[in-house]
Amino acid sequence: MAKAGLTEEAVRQAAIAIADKKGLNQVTLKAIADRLRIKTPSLYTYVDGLPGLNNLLAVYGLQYLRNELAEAAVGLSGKDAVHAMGSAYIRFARENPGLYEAAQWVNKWQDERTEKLSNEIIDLVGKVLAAFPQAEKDQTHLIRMFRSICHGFASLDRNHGFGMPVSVEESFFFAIEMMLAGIQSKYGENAG
Amino acid sequence: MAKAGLTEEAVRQAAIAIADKKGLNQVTLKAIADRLRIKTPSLYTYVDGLPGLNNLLAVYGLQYLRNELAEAAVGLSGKDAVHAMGSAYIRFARENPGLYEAAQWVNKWQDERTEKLSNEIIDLVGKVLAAFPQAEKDQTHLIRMFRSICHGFASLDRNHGFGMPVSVEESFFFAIEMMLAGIQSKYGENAG
DNA sequence: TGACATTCCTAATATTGTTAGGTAATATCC
DNA sequence: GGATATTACCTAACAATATTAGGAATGTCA
Repeated sequence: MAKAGLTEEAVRQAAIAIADKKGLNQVTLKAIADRLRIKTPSLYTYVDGLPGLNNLLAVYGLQYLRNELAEAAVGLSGKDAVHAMGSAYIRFARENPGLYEAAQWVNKWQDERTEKLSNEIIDLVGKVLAAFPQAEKDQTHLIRMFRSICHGFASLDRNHGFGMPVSVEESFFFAIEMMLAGIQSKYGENAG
Repeated sequence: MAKAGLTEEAVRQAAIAIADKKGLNQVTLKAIADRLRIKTPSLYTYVDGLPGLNNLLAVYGLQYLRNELAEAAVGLSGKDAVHAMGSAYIRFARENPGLYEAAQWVNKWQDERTEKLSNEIIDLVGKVLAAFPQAEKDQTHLIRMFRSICHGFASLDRNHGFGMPVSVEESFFFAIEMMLAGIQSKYGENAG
């Protein structure tokens, strides 16, 4: 019996490929094993069962998302940075649907890593929004608003919730613009 | 063997109870059957397997949500109507977590009924937002923005995505306020 | 009472996840 | 280079759930 020479990385990639193509609920140990040409129990060498696999995907997805968001805002500030980060978020969810779905399950597989990554993402968002004037008590509100818009668009888009023949990217840009315009009208025009 | 005298309604309610208490992925035919004191195969009298059950929940959830949204806006207009509808949305998702989750699966169990209900909800949202001045081309953008905020807040809230000790209701109110302020700053102050 | 439909059941099968333990290939140590 | 330990993968077996087939008990109505 020749050895396949697998790694946790290979298992993860197989899982992601299935998740992106057929949805996260189609990611079964059987499907992964078939794809890797091994038997199901062999996967337990690399992954702690199905829960462990899901946790793996959640952590990887959050890392990936955090890196994309951080990269998107490099060298930008004000409105540009906010738009760039938002666009990166939507793009990530669209290009990695399975991974994005897995990353949403953080609550279910909560451990230190996912909590830490979530906080890092919130910090990133907080930084690009800090350029706008705001009452201190509104800072959390604003971060939550931005995250909700991003996640809401990504989620509805992924679930085919947008039926009208209008560009989702344009709608998203509009939403960010309205959000920033609202802030500026509340706190003054010399912002961003 | 005494007959239980069940109905589709009873099966649905059992499924909802489990979904709300333990999450939608815990809604198995086995769990429902146990709760109703019958055997699993007996459920096939009322429901077309697990896919049929999920479809049932999605339809029921959308109907429920549509009714709540319609009721919330009765007798109100302008900003009040928008806030009321948004609050009703968040409240629905919080008080009926399992049903809300099921309603999000519309895409997976898409049939005429779910499509019709989705459109009805979008129409309701469109009506309360129509009171605000806007370019015709921005109407879809605005409806999408509102839906994304509602769904984003509801979803992150449900997944324990909001860790800060700040009221989610206040954050949501803030978000709607900023959205409306953004519109008004773009299209004029004599709105709402 | 007897034909019939309905409701619920048992029995059987398929799929998936999981554990236990074995075998063969590979790496390590003298 | 050979003994030994580790590793990678396997088969076997079992549990849980979904589903289908078909049977028995219950209720309805002429």
